[in-house]
Amino acid sequence: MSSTAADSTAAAPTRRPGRRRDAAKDALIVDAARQLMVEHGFDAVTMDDVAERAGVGKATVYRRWASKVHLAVDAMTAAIPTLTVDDVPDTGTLRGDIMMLPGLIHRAREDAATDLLGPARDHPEIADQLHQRLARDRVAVIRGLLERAQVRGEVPAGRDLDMIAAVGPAVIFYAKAFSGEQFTPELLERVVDGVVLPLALGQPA
Amino acid sequence: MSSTAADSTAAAPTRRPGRRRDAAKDALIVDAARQLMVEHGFDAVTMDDVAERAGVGKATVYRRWASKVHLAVDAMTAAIPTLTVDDVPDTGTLRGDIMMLPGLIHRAREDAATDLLGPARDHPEIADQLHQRLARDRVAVIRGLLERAQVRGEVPAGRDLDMIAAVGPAVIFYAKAFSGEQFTPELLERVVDGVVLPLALGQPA
Amino acid sequence: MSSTAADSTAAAPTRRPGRRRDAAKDALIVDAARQLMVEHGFDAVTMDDVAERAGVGKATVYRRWASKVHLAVDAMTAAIPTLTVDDVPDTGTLRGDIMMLPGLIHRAREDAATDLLGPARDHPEIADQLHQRLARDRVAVIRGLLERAQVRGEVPAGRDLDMIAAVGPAVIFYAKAFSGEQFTPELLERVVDGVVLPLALGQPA
Amino acid sequence: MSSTAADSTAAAPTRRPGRRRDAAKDALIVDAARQLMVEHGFDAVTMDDVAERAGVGKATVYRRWASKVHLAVDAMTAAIPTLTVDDVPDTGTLRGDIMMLPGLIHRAREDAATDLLGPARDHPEIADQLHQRLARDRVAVIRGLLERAQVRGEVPAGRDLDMIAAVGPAVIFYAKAFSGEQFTPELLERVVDGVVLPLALGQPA
DNA sequence: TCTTAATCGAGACGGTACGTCGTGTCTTTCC
DNA sequence: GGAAAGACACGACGTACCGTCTCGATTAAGA
Repeated sequence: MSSTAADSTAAAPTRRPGRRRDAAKDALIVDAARQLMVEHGFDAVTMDDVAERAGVGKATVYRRWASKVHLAVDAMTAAIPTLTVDDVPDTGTLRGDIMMLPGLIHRAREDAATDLLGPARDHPEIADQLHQRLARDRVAVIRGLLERAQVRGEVPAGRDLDMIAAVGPAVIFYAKAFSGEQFTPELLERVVDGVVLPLALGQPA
Repeated sequence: MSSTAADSTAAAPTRRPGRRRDAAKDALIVDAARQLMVEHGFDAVTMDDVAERAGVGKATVYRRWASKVHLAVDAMTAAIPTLTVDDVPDTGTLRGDIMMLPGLIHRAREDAATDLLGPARDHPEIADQLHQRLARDRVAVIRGLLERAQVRGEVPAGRDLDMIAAVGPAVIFYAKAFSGEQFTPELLERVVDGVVLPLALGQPA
Repeated sequence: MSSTAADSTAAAPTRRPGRRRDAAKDALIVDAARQLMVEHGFDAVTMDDVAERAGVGKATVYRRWASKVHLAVDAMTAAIPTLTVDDVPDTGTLRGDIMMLPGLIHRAREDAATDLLGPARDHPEIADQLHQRLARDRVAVIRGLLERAQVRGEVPAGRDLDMIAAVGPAVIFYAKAFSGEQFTPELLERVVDGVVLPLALGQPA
Repeated sequence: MSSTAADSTAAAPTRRPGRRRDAAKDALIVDAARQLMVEHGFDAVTMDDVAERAGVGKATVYRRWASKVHLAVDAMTAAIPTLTVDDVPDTGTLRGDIMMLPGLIHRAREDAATDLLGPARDHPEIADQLHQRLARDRVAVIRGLLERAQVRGEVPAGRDLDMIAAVGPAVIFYAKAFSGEQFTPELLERVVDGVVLPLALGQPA
């Protein structure tokens, strides 16, 4: 669940003495952080806020996460069910498959995650976590759908599937981050029909 | 009434008395902020640092910018020469035109500007500034190039030029922000040849 | 009038050109400072406050007084009419004479002047002004009354008149400054009858 | 010891958890403040200076004292050993007893405390502390010596001991504050022999 | 009459202290 | 020894004030 929390599932043949770490607290803390950050943004949330909301001491938080950024990464991503191609029902067409995605993804969290881009810059290993969870997962699923469509014969061989899979999330993120546009079904349709499908299905240039 | 006496009642935009704000200080401060932030990142730079480097009192900074974020937005964007289509020499082909762009854009600043996405969230009017300067300018130029190519006959009528113009910056930004990829000529070629040109020049889906 | 304002009476046979200083502004500024400081205390009043209340630019203030403390000294003391023995009607008895004093002195300003003791410490020449105006004047008057009483035969020769004259003001100031007692006719009577008159009139120890 | 620091001696049968305030820090801070203020004066000392000298964070200072003035009051008075009559050896005569006092009192601090009279004005509860510690203690001791002398038969019954006890400190403070005189043995003698003893021992007026 | 120089109100300026607050660590008491 | 509570060192933030400087307008004196 957490990239930095001690792995409580590790086989510990010789358990050390002392009270065991309450695994339930992990969830409490992550939930508190997620709620607060989704609502107020990364900067406006303090570690004291998180600890208080979680009904937990600050030390307990820091015993599990090394910093606010570490926690935020987990908070923003942990609860996102790792979507895989198999989770997307086969509708028979690439377009149909792609249109299923928004319903499967909770987007509020991705917005909040934007706040992490800056702070995560000087923590490469954290940025990595963030990237993996937000972008790679998302792109990987679309890539899977493209492959499925290729098997089906919809998508010709020889296309740069990695690139095409990335275009959709990229444009939508860009529109949100820089142009302030909200995500809407119309935007999705415009991207899918104007960019993704032409690239995937259209004639070679 | 004298013919030479300045008519003080004339359209005088009623300048208030008092010492005028030294316009040169604006540049001094913005430059200091830009240099420091490009080098160390948003969080590592303090307002005292900026004031000291600019040779200016902190009050002077706060008289012109309401907060660190406000200043940073200007610092990261003000000095970016507003690129217009006319700045891009006409190479005769859309591909050639687009390939000119990286040389015309200074990218270090855009990286630093990423740090601002988070802090700017809770200041919509600031985010607006940021968006306008970073994204809209960039996209507008490409849109101009597309129109130029359309006039030239390269690009068929009826294409969603806005969308196509946005795809390039979007994919490149996404690659940098989420996948940690650096901008390289190869990435540019892959995007241009794999996405932008097919969409702009290719057959309708 | 002012200890630090430029001496306009200085013999200047060759006056330089230029606008003359508006003498009326001196009073305006001093009055503003006095009102504000009596009401709010030294620290709570800013030079901007004074300038604004006086309807004057800050530079005009600083052209006449070197600092806030300098101005405050004048403000607190300038308007105190320099009391002399001759202003005190001869009631025929030392006690009667002394009892006239409170009615002749405006005390609110002395309270406000207390605020100056601290700030004036590191400006000896200012402290000097303050001392002279507040204490010496006051004590000098009482000394005059003692001498008058000595002529009258009330006070025996050989008494330390300087010391006796100082005791009254000292005790009353001490009571106000350190014990927080307000000045009342009762306090005055207690000091006069319990301390000053015994020392002045009583038998030698 | 401290007017505003939490009273750690409060009977707390159920102490709350949490790190206790390090009582040693109180002394560290007060000592730092006292040294700096005695040396440089109230205005020239900053809270950062105090914190640094004390080896303490600024927040720790502000957790215990609400403002610079609050701290200064404690700093200037806390370390003054509360002198009582019992600390004054019985020399057999009132004069002898009184002459012991200067050696028992450290005066540098009282000078520095003068700086507080102004700033403390708009904080009545602070002024109260200051008054109590500086004046009342001092006067109380002298009053004790007077009573001791009364028992001894030196001082006749019916004298206003409160007033007589206050006269000495008052005159000496007045001389210092308003006339700029330094405290000297000569001044003391003049006050004792010219004012205090005549009032205490002399014939009724 | 024209030039020169000082004053004026307004307010920007450099410097600096204040008091607040956030992070991440450490300490105390209870379990 | 883990947990809640909260003190602690460090350091940035944004505000406020002091005393100086600059601006355009005004007002005298001298050429």
